[in-house]
Amino acid sequence: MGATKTDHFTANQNELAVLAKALGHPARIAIMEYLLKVDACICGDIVNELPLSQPTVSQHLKELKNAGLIKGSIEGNSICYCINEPGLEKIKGFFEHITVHLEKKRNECC
Amino acid sequence: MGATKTDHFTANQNELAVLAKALGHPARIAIMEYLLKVDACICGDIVNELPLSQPTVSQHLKELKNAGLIKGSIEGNSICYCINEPGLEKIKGFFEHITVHLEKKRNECC
DNA sequence: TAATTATATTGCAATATTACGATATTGTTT
DNA sequence: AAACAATATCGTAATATTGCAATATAATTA
Repeated sequence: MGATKTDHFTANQNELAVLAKALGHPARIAIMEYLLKVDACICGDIVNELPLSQPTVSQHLKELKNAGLIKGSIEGNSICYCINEPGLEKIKGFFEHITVHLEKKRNECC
Repeated sequence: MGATKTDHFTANQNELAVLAKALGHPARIAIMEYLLKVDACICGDIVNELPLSQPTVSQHLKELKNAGLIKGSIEGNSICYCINEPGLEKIKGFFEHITVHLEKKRNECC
């Protein structure tokens, strides 16, 4: 054992988990915040913004990209990363869904 | 190496990462969805809803509780779990923050 | 084309997560 | 009190993640 039993859950549950997991590291939260702070998408200098080595940052970027939270396009010598909205919408929808349900049920509970 | 370098990030970034990480497993997404689906908070039977053993479910519940996403109160023989709104608000706020920023910048980017 | 710059990949050690059987704990019933 | 029910904890094996030095790749400039 040790591996997540993804085949026992729905595709939607697995998708949401992948998105949430990708954000489950402070460096990756920091990357998202940085991409948001600078004007539009930015090429390079993410490494300089983080207290981690270049290979480590590259790995975190790859994970965010695999999860569908950012996208990167080659821009000459460097790569232009920016937030990928569809991925973001998906996970945002989950929280909105929860909030709507909770509002309906307010005060029925502990 | 191998441990996350939490001390190099802000408290806010670490908090958000902890919340997201807690949701980064399909079983824990399923637990949240189940708590939402049933009327208010429910005692017991979460184990029967999931394709995992009782100790494993108990462990996932503990992680959600530690992250502040659910709370549990002893209700006689069993335990009554329900969603903890403050934890949820925190992470929901992060996505709203991102969305607002993105709307301002629409079309400036790739 | 050689040096430079930007980013990715490989390989590996340290640590964390996932899952569950066995067992403990705690409240309830008989 | 003994048996039962619900949940938690312990111990441990399998697997995944984190981080970085070293190295590779690819575009740019001198």
